[in-house]
Amino acid sequence: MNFNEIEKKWQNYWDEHESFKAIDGSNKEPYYILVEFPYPSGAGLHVGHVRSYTAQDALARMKRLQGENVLFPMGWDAFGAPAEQYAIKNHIHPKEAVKANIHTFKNQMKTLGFSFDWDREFSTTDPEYYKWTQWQFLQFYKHNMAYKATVPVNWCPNCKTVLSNEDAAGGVCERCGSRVIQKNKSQWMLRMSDYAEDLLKGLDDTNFAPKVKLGQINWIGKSIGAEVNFQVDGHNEYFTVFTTRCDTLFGATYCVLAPEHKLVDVITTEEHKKEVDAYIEECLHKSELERTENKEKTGVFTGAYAINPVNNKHIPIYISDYVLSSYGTGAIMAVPAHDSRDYEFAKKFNIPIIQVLEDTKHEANLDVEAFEGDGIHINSGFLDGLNKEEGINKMLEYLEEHKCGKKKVNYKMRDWIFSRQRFWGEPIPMIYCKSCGWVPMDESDLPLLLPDVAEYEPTDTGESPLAKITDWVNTTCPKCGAAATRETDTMPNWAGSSWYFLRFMDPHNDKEFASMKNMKYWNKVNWYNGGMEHTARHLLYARFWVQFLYNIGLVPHKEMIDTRVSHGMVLGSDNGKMSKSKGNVINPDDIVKEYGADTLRVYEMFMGDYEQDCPWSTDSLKGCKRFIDKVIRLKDKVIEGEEYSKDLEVIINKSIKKIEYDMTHLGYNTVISTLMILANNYDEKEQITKKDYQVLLTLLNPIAPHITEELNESIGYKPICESTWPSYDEEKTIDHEITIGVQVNGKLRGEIKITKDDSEEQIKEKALASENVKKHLEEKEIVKIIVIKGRIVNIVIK
RNA sequence: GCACGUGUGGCGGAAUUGGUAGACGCACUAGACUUAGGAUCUAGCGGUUAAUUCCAUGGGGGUUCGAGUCCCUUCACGUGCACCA
Repeated sequence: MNFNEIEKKWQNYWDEHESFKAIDGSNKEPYYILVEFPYPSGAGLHVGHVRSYTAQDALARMKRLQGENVLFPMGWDAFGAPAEQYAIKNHIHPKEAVKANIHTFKNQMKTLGFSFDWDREFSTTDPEYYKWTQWQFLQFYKHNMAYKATVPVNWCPNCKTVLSNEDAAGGVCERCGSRVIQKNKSQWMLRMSDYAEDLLKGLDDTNFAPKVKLGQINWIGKSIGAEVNFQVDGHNEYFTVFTTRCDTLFGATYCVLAPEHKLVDVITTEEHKKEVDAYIEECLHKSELERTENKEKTGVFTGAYAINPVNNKHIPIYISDYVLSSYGTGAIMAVPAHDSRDYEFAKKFNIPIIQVLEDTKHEANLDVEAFEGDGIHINSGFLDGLNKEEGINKMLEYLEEHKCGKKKVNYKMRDWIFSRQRFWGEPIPMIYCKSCGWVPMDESDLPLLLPDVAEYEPTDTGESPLAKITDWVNTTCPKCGAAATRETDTMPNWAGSSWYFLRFMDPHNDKEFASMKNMKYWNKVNWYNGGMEHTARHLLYARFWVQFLYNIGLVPHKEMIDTRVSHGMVLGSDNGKMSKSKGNVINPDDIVKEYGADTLRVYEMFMGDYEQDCPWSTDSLKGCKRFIDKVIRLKDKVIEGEEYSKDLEVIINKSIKKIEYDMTHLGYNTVISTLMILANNYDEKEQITKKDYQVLLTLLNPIAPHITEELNESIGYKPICESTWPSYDEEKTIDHEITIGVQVNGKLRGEIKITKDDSEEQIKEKALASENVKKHLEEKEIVKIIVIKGRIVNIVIK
């Protein structure tokens, strides 16, 4: 039997019969399974893709057999740096490179037999798609959710390009290894921080795995605290600090402003000016890396003093880069006795340290380190004797009463920097007019196409390559008709992937990004699978995007993704990440050619815990080939019969139940072991009925769809994909007779056979009669006998 | 540093609510059938012992009739965020 031929045959059958078409508005129950659509990179499909796609494919196939209307789509996330770099390197237009890569990916997916509904395929780079990404950007703009601001970005001086934070991890350019520098650039921003609280609350309406929710929560980074205003001595000025411990205000012995703080210039005294300016200059020249890698605190005194609002003490104001301008208010009150960073700084600059929390457990010695634990307030005036919570509440009352502070919630999450100085992204549909300022394009003029020229390499100026294409840049103002220029930055790669799952619900719509009718029918993404690396940012961006669309009435739910699961990576057989340089890459095409798609699929499901990383093993793969061969061989035992064999009835019913459960609980590896056990049971028999065989084939079909269809056809049944999933009878999942263990004082001393009708008394009798158990009971007093039905007997003796 | 995750045979990994630890598979050993086997079958396979004897789920302690599973503590590895006030 030639598996490659069989696979081709069934793949053609499914194509011709549109076996996996999802029907909008069907009476069947809708079920939407989504896998993260890939970057069609030049390297082709990775065995890691095969793992997650097979898992979701199996779920989709099972759900279809169970009578549900399954939406299981596939598309391409083809904008972004990798595609652009590939194009630059190979000197072809990214559009062409993407086209070729998509072709490769799609063919590979076809040979693996994934049951995608290919009618819904699109790429984020299709004008018909990015038209709507642009349209949605305009909605953000029109609802005052998009604005232009000058912010620091990561800039690689060698590659002459802006890098994302991910590409610039550790302050080093991922591609060339150069030091990344900070550059101020004018950028489009989305007001994502306005949604911080809603993004947090919305998690309650999802079924994300706890660790996924936690990732979202951490990223949003909510902290509840207070703002406190400090008057500057001798100035009619004050500054505000953010603190989570306003109750320690009596212990504040100095304040720190970030070097970028706008008050620095105003309050710095003449004799400190030189020093302060020098320090600020120094900070500006430091890269992000240098600013964080050197943990030794630096800073300078401004010469000015702040007035502590609770005791009117005058405390010095410093500037230091350990205070971040981007978090809170860019200014802090420092309580060196109870904060290790402030402690370090105070020690270095000889600033007094006042203890305001009692360290009853003597956890810290203030001569050496700060005490960061909890304690009762001391040296704190009206807070003395109170605990943390009482102290905070009392202090908040005081601050509000005296109008010098208030309760305040802060979030780490910032607004979304939405501009990229790249060619290969969605053009931002904004036009700059000298007299009207920024003007949005008319929606009717969308899509704003990327120009069709081959000038896509980075410029020396830090502008997008689009800036060089004057024909494209020069336009007229939609408002006044005067000469104007287009925005030349493009959108980040996260844009297109923030709403693609909505488009799959209505992919050919040319009137709207997706109709409300279709979105209401499909309801939500029931099951979304992706890599752990995307569970923080991509998911957050997508949720933000959806919540915004919901708020302007364009999608039916505030959360459009219900369950989110993530898979582990497939590692090389050396347990390291697969990479060309290590030579440990496995190409799925080679495996398909040599062992068949079904074997690869079975192996990838069987290889290990789905959520855990797992090394590749060709030996184990061969074991899966043997399993499939065994299933083929079982055909020789098949005799006529439309009933299950009596003695296989229980194992069959049990298997159906377990497989159904495991398939929906990420237990793919145990689905396979259940099937292996079932096949082994069949193998022990001389003969099995057609019905026995068919149920095995049907249960295995979602994971190994080709060979099971072929075998099923060969015994005269209609295709599995047109048939139904078997049901089980709960009654018949219980064995009549089972063997259980007998313990004496918790140690296993024997085994007994019991039937399901045995009473507790009968079980006790059998346990006491067991030979080895009797030996251990000699001359001992039985205290009690614990019988756990169907599990174990434990005899407690003295 | 903080947060989270993971530690079970030679290997990948099983073990609904605490209930026979090591399912299933790989690798390995011995044998059978074969011209041959990288096919198939049969038996074995955590360590230990005279012994269903004792020891074993990273280490130590605890709760329980009973702990891989719950609690405390400690170590190792992995991931994320990293001066977030």
